[in-house]
Amino acid sequence: MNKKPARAPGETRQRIIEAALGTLKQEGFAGATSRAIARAGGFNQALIFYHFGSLDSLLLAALDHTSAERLERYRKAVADADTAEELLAVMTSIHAEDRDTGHTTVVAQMISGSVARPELAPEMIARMEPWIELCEGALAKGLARLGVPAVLPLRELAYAVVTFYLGVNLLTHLDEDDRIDTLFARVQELSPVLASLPEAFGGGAGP
Amino acid sequence: MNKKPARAPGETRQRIIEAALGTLKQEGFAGATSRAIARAGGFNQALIFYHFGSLDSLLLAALDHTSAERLERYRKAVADADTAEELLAVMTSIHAEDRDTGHTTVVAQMISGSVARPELAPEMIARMEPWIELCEGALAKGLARLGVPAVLPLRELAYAVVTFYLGVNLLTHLDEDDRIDTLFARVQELSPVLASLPEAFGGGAGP
Amino acid sequence: MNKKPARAPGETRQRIIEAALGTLKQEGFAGATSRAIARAGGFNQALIFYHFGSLDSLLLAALDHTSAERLERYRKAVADADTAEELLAVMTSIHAEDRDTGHTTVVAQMISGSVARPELAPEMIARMEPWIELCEGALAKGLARLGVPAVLPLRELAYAVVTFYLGVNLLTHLDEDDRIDTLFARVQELSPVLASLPEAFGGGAGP
Amino acid sequence: MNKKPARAPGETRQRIIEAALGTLKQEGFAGATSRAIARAGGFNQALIFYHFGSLDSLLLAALDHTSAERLERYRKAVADADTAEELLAVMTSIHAEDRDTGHTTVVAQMISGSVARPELAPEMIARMEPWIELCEGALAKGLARLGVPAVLPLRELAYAVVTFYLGVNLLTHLDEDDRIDTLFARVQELSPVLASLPEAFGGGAGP
DNA sequence: TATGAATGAGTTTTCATTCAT
DNA sequence: GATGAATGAAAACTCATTCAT
Repeated sequence: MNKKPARAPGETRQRIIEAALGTLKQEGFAGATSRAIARAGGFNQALIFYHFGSLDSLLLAALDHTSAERLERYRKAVADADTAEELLAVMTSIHAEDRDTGHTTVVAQMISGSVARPELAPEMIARMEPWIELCEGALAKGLARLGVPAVLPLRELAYAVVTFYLGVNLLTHLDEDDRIDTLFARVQELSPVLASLPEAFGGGAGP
Repeated sequence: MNKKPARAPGETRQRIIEAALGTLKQEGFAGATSRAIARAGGFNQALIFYHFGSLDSLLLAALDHTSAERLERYRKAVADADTAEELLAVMTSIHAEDRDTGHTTVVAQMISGSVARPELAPEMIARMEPWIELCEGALAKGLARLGVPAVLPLRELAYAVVTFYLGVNLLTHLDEDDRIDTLFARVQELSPVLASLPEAFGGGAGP
Repeated sequence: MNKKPARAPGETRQRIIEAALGTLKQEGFAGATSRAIARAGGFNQALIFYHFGSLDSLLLAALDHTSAERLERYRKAVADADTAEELLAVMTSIHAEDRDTGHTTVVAQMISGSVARPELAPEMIARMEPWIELCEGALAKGLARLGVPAVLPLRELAYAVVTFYLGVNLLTHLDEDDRIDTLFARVQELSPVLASLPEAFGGGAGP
Repeated sequence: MNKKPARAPGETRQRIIEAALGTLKQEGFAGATSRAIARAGGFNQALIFYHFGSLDSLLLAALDHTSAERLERYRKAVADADTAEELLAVMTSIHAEDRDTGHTTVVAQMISGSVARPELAPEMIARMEPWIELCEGALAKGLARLGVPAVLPLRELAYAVVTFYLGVNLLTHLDEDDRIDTLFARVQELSPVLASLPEAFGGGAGP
């Protein structure tokens, strides 16, 4: 005689996480209140605390949820790409998708929100690490393919790339003229130049 | 019943703006409430509304305040720098200062806050413009000095630089290992390389 | 952290409505603030918004609450009264009660408050309608009993009566000398005159 | 070297009173705050307290201002009207004007506001008196003209008329269909009937 | 699991009023 | 006379969170 027709275990958690992500995307960190999330998902506010203990925990869980998914795809893309050109192409398309799904906004909002909620800061730092590593790997592979001697400080370069990526995320919602899209397009136009670089470095590299 | 015995005109406005900036830096956008700002500045909450009409207006006024000051200094630096190397050096030091004074955090917080408060979005877009222009000018000057042919899409490049800068600002408060500082340092190390570029381009530019 | 150990469902809503009515009576529309109501009822301010969403909604709900009850009784009185005299007598006594319970003040305050809060105006207009109808019916019945030919504009007459009634309500709280009571008493004294009217009209009416 | 070009004495008082009346009409009692009035009149809030000491005093002064003017005109109309018909006609037209200028709203708002602000109650009672007296005089004159024997309780009748008038005022702003206008028109249509009454009473009255 | 009810402290903003100039 | 600045209290409403059921 229960009204709600019994849910699969974990299903509710999932619903809550998705509502949290949706709210984070549309209302930002400051607008991602427990009420707003519950309203977005059509469930009771108290469920958030029952399942996650606190708003912060839910927010982190939601971030982890998208991030895990995205990270996996980026990793695969890096592994599959054979040339620097391909790498660039795949990255561009994944980013476009991330932007459209709002993933980018979620990341930027959580990071900026960690100023207001210092408890989140260490969590965010930890969550950045795998991305930096992924990026470092991609850079190593891409530069090797291009025949660039392995003398560059890859780790720092990776950090710079992630930093730029966060800037992109932060601007996404302001980006009326799709200037960031243009940016990516421009970089892709350079692909032929990149492709010709190995010669410039006087000899093939790669396996 | 004003206890405080008369102030110089504009002084209170200034006090409020400074309190707003301080709060924005330390508590972030979500923490920059009228109460928090009044507490930080040691004045009555109602003063914010008396002088600025709304929290949003105050926040924008505060942003304008720092930005005007910073923009001026960056402009001067760009104008004064004779070589690309110098330009880089000055930029690095100004950024270090901005980071220390918290200006960078203010900018990033206001932009990310504009997701939660959409009315702010157009204001932020407008406020980015002079920075993009400044950057475009600096790039034009720097690249000319380096003898790079003027074929690059400067405007887009400038947008990319500003984007990166925002990423930097966003990360500032998380940057436990001063990795961003390291980044800047590394770029500066490249100065000699840059200096040698004009030759590479086969012909002198600059004086 | 609810200290109060669970209440019957709807009970709290009821408590809030009663507190709202009490405050409306004693403090008027301008004094019926959420705080004042909460104080009067001894409950948390936030409960008002939890149960009714907004102050206006609560105020309307409160008005509906009294009105429904009163309307029912007036209707019954009209239906039960056999002569114009009886009708008058019953109306007088119900009004006396309404005045003592403060219902009259509530109505007048809500109507006058709808100047300051224009959103309330259409609600008030809608809520007047059943009263006008009731009044029209009573007039039709009463005049028929008196043998008055059915040529009078009953609808307009009903509106006039309701208007007068609102004037009465508005003055209730100022009515130091019970002049309105005297008014009703005087009208009742005229009953014998009314009773003799049918003859004046030259013949019986009614079945 | 004062910016404001020196005003005639009393002029400012007048401006404030007019602003208060305007606000009372459009925003109602609850909306007639010192800020709203100052905004409406384009002067400094503090002026209200300088000239009137308190909001309440200003509101009463404003009420007195319109009332004095209106009372004078009604008195004149009563004095000038020779027949009951004329009296009715003049009353109708003055009321139409009062409604259009908003005077009626001011009166109703002040009375209903005196629930929230009990200090105003005795003031309002006192201010009703001359109207009741005027009404009593008009009734005496009108009924005499009609040849009605002077046995009716005129004072009470006058109170009833004023009460009805307040109901009218209260409803003015809700009166979408101009039903009150229709009411007045209907009463005027009855004039010929009234004119024939003296005969009915079997003997001449009047001059 | 889930929820409706409840709460104290918070939010932005406005209140009437005062006072030095 | 007039004003800009200031203030404590209060306005409506929302916050994250808790708890009995």
